[in-house]
Amino acid sequence: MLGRELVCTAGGRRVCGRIVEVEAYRGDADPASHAFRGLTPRNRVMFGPPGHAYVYFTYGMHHCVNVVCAREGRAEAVLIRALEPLAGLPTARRRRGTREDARLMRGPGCVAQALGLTRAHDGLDLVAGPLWIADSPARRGGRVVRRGPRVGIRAGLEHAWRFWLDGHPCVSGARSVRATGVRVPRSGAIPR
DNA sequence: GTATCGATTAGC
DNA sequence: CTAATCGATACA
Repeated sequence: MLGRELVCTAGGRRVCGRIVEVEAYRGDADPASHAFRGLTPRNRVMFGPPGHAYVYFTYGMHHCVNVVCAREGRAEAVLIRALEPLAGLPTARRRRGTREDARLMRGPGCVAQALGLTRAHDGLDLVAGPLWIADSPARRGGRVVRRGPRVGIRAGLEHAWRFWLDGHPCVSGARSVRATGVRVPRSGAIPR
């Protein structure tokens, strides 16, 4: 998913960004996952079929966007943590109210705000739209993929399930953790 | 029923 | 470092 384009036409405006940072959440095997304690009205989309958007509301003010990845019944999803703005910049700037373009879509709350996504978009089919991942080769700009612990969680810190494009200016991360991580080999399975 | 805490962010 | 701000969750 890293390096591909995420496109959103919700709200009548087209906004597009390159995926530069993600985190994996592994359902009932993962104490950091919203699905760890089973199915609830909030997380039900995570338990549904893959290729759908799980959009949740948190901290009383932010939304975050996930791509549901595993077969129905297995609540695995990938959180979109940061995008490199590619299109729809005026719309994204207006929604975000920020002046610095590198920060338009840096951080999961910022991504949802820039794309105009809320709980109303929870469960969107990523084939039908209005949100989808462009079917194009992943362009990583020559950057290597790094991985490290996920951000903003208390349990599950032993898993290096955060992935990002090394050195990319649009990668988020709570303060000091932005650059920590190890290189992901080009071949071979990702270890757990 | 009340208390606590977020897969966060912006500002000081 | 803290406030913001409310739904989900834990617990009496």
